[in-house]
Amino acid sequence: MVTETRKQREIREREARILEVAQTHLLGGGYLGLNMERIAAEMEYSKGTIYQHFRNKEEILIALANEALQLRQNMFKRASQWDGTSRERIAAVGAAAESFVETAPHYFLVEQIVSASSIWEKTSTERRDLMARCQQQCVAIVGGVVRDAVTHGDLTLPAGYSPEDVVFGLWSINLGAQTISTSSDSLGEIGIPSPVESLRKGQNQMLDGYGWRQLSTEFDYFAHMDRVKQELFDHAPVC
Amino acid sequence: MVTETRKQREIREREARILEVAQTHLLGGGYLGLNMERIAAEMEYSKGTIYQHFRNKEEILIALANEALQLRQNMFKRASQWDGTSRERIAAVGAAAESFVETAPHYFLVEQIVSASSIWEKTSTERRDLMARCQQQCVAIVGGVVRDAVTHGDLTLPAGYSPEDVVFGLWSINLGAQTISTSSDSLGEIGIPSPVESLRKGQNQMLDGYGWRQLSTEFDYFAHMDRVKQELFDHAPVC
DNA sequence: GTCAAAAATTGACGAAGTGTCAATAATACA
DNA sequence: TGTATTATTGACACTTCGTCAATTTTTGAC
Repeated sequence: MVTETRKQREIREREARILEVAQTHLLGGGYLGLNMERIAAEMEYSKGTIYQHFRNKEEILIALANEALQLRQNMFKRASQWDGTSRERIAAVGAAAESFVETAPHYFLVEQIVSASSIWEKTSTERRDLMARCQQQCVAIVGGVVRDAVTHGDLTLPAGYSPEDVVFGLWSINLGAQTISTSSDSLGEIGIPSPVESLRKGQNQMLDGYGWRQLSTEFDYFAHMDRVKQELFDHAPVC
Repeated sequence: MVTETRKQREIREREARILEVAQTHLLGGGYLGLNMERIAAEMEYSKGTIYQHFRNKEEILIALANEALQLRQNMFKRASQWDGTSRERIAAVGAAAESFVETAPHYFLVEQIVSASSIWEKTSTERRDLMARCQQQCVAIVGGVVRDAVTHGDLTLPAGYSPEDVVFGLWSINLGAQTISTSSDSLGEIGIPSPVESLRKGQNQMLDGYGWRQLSTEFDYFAHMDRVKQELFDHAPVC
């Protein structure tokens, strides 16, 4: 029993190590930079052993993406529990999204690669389901804040609008802005010197459009978000 | 001279044909489905001939992405010239963005793949520059509409906001929404039955937040966008 | 401590794909 | 018609994926 446990622990640790190594390779050379042989060499194991952990390259990618989603979910949850008005809380989640990309850019890259390459056929259903569930929970967390806002009277949704419409809007603008930021390196020339700031502006205006109080004209959400980032994510590492 | 011209035309036509074939393969199997050998076989040429046109696989991807950007730019330009108020014009551009993904989903896929895989080192500077320029012009077109709105008094930007901030917001929300729509297939379960509608709602709210008149409470932009799509893009093919 | 059964590890191998290049075929033109 | 130029081919060297029989290590009974 004791040896059994030790064995299991070793396997789990090695698996984590594989993902760690894979991540650095992925950051260096994208999908093509990920190479089973090289991972094996760097870990001083042979290829076959790596394949004992992951059926194929794609499973490694999905596993990394799952880690990413898990981390984000934790960060969102924590931010959504911020002690303040509903609009402060939703802004806190925005700050969490910023922090996520800043502290774990590799995870964001992994998510992009996974969503772009059609690797789904090759992967197991369990991992796919796990991803879907994680994503669902992220939406639920943000949706909860929106519902709270409605309940407290901070936000009145127009007829025909659901809380999920608001969530989708925020999700879109954040994902889009982060995608643009990481993939285009000449934004300064176009007239967008600070994408993060522009994102915050857009987000503020959208929520103002919904009439979600306090409006950004009445409260400094920029300062608030900086504070959230510092208090929640700079000093206390999540997950 | 006559033969020379014929030769050149043949080369140009074959190049277009290669891209056409590549596109179908890409749609079927993503980046991994793209295969030089198979392209050659399908065209009844040998691999070497394909390599005479494109230095490598990545060049084909970039060429396709350039086509995509070119098409989008044309659609945006056309939409931005819609005869109506500034807010109707910006909504028309939104409609163009919708049409782009609907009529040319393969192009959107190509853009995603290109921005996710780090294939840039392998490609020529000319193609890269072409892409950057195209993107820049798209931003300029949308920025023009925003500036017109400011000039005509339909829109008053808050202090510290540039027209490009507005453009970036719209760009983000559109790219994000389209990325989510194509990559996640369980949106219905999450509570987002119609991503396109949710996107339009978010966009409307953001522009309302900026106070860009007429507000969406005073004008039916949904009907307007449908009309634009039909009149500009359904009947008359662009490019 | 010994030994056989079970489990883990290895790396040679087949398959598939990329990009190159000498050889060959087609074309242009004097 | 014959030679120079250009286009085309596919064999080749190389890389990587994923498999699997052979080998090594570990386990646990005695």
